Amino acid sequence: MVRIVKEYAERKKEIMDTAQTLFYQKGYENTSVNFIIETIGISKGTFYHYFKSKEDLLDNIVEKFTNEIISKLEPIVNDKSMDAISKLNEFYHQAGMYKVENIDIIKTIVNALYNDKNLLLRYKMNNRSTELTIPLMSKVFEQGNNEGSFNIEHPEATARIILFFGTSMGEYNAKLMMSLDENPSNIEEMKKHFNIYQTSVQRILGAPEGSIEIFDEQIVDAIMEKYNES
Amino acid sequence: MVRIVKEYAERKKEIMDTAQTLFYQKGYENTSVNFIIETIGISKGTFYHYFKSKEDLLDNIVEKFTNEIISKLEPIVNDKSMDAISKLNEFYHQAGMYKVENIDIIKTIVNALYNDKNLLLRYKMNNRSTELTIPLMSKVFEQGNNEGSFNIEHPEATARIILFFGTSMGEYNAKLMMSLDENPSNIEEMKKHFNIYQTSVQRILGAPEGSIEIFDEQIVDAIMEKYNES
DNA sequence: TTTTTGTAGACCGACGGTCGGTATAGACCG
DNA sequence: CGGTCTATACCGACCGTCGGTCTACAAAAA
Repeated sequence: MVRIVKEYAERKKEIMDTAQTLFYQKGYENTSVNFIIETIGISKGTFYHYFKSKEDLLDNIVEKFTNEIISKLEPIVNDKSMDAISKLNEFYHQAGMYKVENIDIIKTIVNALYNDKNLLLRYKMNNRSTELTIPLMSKVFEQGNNEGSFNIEHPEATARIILFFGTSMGEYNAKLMMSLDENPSNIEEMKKHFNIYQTSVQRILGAPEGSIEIFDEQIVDAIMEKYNES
Repeated sequence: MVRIVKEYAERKKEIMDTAQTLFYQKGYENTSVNFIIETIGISKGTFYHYFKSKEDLLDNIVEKFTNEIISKLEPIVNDKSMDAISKLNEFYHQAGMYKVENIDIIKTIVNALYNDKNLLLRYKMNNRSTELTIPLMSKVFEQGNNEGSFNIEHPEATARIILFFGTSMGEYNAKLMMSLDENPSNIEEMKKHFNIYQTSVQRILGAPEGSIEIFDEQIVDAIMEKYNES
C-alpha cells in the first residue's frame, strides 16, 4: 500500500479537522474511528499514534474549539474604555449568538450539535467553555460592582450559574429552532424565552432595568426571517 | 438448561429493577445487556422479548422514575387550602432535595447519576421530569399571580426556565458533593449556590423578599454533617 | 389440539482498541 | 559525500466486546 508521510502537526490537524466535520455531519457516536481513517486514507495504527482513544480526539477538538471562543472574549474583558454593562452585552454578541450574516453557520452548528448522538460532545464543549469563561465573566461582574451597576455578592458562583443557565436555555432554543419548519410558532416561543432569560439575568445581577440587552429583538427577527428563507 | 417461566409484568419489573441498580452502580454505558441478563439469569431472547433495545429499557426506567416524582407533586398542586408560595416551597421539599433521613439514598443517586457514563440517563431524566413538572408548576404560578404574591407574565416559559436553572444548579452541586471528602470547603460553596438560586428565583417570580424558602439552611447543615459522618 | 407467548442461546456485523512489524527522513559518522 | 543508524510516522491483521437478530422450542392458554 502507498505510504504517505506527513509532519506530526500537519497530520494531527488533518485528523482533527476531518473528525470535526464528520462529527458535525453525523454526530460523535455515529462516526466510527474506522470511518474517520477511511475518509482520510490512513491506517488504524496512524490514528492511534496521534490519539490514545476516540474520546481523546474529542477532547482535543473541544479544547481547540473553546480556546477560539475565549480568545474572542479576552480583549473585551481587558478593554479599559468599556463599562461592565457594555462588556457583558458584548460577551453575548461575541459568543456568536446573533450574527445575522452567520445564520447558515449557526444553522449547521445547531443541527450538528443538538443531536442525541452528540450528547458527549455538547456536554464537554459546554463544560469546558463554561470553566474558561467564568474567570473572565466574574472579572466583568467585579467591575460592575465597583461601577455601581451590578450588585453581586459572589461573582464567580453567579457567573457559573448564569452560564449554566444560558446553556439550558440554548439547549431548549436549539430544539425549537430545529423544529421551526413544522412549527412556525416556535419563533414566538424563542423570543419569549430570550426575554425572560434577559430579564432574569438582569435581576440576578441587580442591574438597572433595561440595561442588559443580550438579545436585540430586531436582530432576532432578522435571524428568524433569514432562517425561514433558507 | 433450566427454564423458568414468569408472568409478563413480573419479569419486566425484574429486568427494570436489576438494570436500574446496575446503572446506578456502574453507569448506563458501562452496563452491557449481557451483564444484565447474566445477573438475572435469563437469555438474550428473553431480554429482547420485553425491550426492543437497551435504550428502550432506559426509557422505561426513566418513565417510571419521573412518574413517581410527579405523583408526589400533584397532590400539592391540587391542595385547595395552600397558598402559592407554600406550594412552591413544598415542591422543592417533596422533590427529595433535603430529606436528612434520606441522605444515604441521595448520596447513592448523586454518585450514580453524575457520572460521565450516565450522561444519557441523566439527560433523559432531566428532560422528562422537566416536561412533566412544567404544567404543575405553572399552575402554581398562575395561582400566585391571582393571589398577588407573584408577578409572572409567561407562567409556562418561566416554569421551564426556573427548572432549567435548577437543573444547572443541581449539576454543579452534585459535582461539589462528590468531591466533598477531598474538599470540605465545598459545603460553603454549595450553600452559596443554594442562596443565589433562592434569591434568583424569588426575583424572577417577583415574589416578596424572604418569601421563598427552598432550602432551609439548618437542614442543609444537617445534611452536610450526616454526609461527612457516613 | 392449536395458538400464543415466554424462553433459550448460537450467531452476526460493527465497534474501539492493540500489536508486531515496516518504511522513511534526518542525524551522525567515516 | 556515501553509508548506516535511529527515531518515528505509518501499516493492517487481529482481538474482545458490544447491541441486536433469529430460529427453535417449551409451556400455558384457548
